[in-house]
Amino acid sequence: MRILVVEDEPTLQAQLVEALAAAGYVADRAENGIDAHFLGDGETYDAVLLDLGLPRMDGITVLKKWRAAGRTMPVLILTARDSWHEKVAGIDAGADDYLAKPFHMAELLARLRALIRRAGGHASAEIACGPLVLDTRIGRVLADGQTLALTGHEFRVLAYLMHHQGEVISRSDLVEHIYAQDFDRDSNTVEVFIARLRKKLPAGMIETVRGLGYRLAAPGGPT
Amino acid sequence: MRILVVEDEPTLQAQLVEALAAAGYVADRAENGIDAHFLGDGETYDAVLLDLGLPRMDGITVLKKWRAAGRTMPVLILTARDSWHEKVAGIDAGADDYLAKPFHMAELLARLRALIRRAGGHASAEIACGPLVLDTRIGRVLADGQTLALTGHEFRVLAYLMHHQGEVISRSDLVEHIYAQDFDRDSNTVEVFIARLRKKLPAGMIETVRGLGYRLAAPGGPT
DNA sequence: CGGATGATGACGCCACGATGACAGCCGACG
DNA sequence: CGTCGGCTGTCATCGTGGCGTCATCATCCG
Repeated sequence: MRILVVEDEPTLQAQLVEALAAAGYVADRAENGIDAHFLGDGETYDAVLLDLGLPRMDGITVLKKWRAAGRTMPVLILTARDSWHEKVAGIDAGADDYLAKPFHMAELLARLRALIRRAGGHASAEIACGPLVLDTRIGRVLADGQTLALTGHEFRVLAYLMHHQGEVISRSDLVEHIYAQDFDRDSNTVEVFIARLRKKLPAGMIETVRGLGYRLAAPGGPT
Repeated sequence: MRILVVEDEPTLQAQLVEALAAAGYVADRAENGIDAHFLGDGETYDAVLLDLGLPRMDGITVLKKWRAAGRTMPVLILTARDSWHEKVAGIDAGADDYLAKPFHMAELLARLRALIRRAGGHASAEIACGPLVLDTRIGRVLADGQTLALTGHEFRVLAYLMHHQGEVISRSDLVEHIYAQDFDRDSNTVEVFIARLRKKLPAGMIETVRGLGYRLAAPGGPT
């Protein structure tokens, strides 16, 4: 999962990015409204953390522009305590959730998980697929009750597939959701990670759809 | 564990810091409300001892400001005997416990242990993790019933890990909770102490999570 | 049968972490 | 007041895991 963090205060930004990394996400950063708008418009994110008080372009404006351009990724707004009018404005502008500063990192992560989960149409914090269970709260995948020992990128690939199980996911989709901003797309890294995952997973879970991409499904399960 | 001591009377402050050091804690000091507020807001403490009668800013005010800013560390208020109204005000302001002067150092330490324990969600004064048992009352760690001969810093590292067993603890977390205020963070001391601890502990208890930190867990324990 | 697409084993780089050695500091003790 | 020994922080070195690349092999389809 790839997150855009829009926050002009460097300390908080660093804390956010670190916490996201610890939770298994990849994060891009923006320090001002212009950059934020550009990234959110051009790149692909699974969610956005958006501070409202930004240099160069206000957060609300950025959000409105994204929505007007048809961008639908979940947006979680961060702002100062007690500014309920900002909350109203944010929700009017198309925010999906709202968190007042100061907040606990754990709460932010919980809300973020909920947003991403809902965007994928999942109700529970645990996403299952055949023998696999992804526990989004602790960032682990269990296969038949056993924790899988996955590296960071392996986990991200698998988590993305599990969030979109049954769908065919193209290589470029995976690259966009797994790597931060600047990454050389001309390589076969995705194939390599799929291969590494297959070795660690029960056989037959990752299906190849020739010419299109991959699909995760329980063997013998829903097509 | 790192404690903030807010006390303007020099003799008592020195006694407190000394007693804390003997119990295995590291302490920062503040002599007035302004400094206290600044430290408690910017640094990371596992608990605060807060005298109420302070120069420059009243203790209650300091506490209220911390709470309003989202700081949740346990605070133990110290004040003169029989001023029950201060006790009420302190608890309203978000204090976790209250101790009237004069007090016995042993009682203060006991209450402090209880606060820190509860903040970590532990019920008992003894915290176990596999073959290890941390007795917070006497500041010792037993491995299979044998007392481990640990130096001050080794003990602090291990105690912090035991209080947060199962969680991944980053290097910066450890530094913040083990060293007093001013410490050069650009060094590999943490790695060194982890290595020294590993030599004294049963094998496999401290797990390295690459890029994130360390995790303490009983081998073969909770997945 | 041949071309294209994907799979996979092997390799090597790089950064992070582990660890042994050492030297400064400080307190204990004579 | 001097010496000794135990803690600690620093450094240099070594080991290793993660990851991207490549070459080769398998497979599918026209």
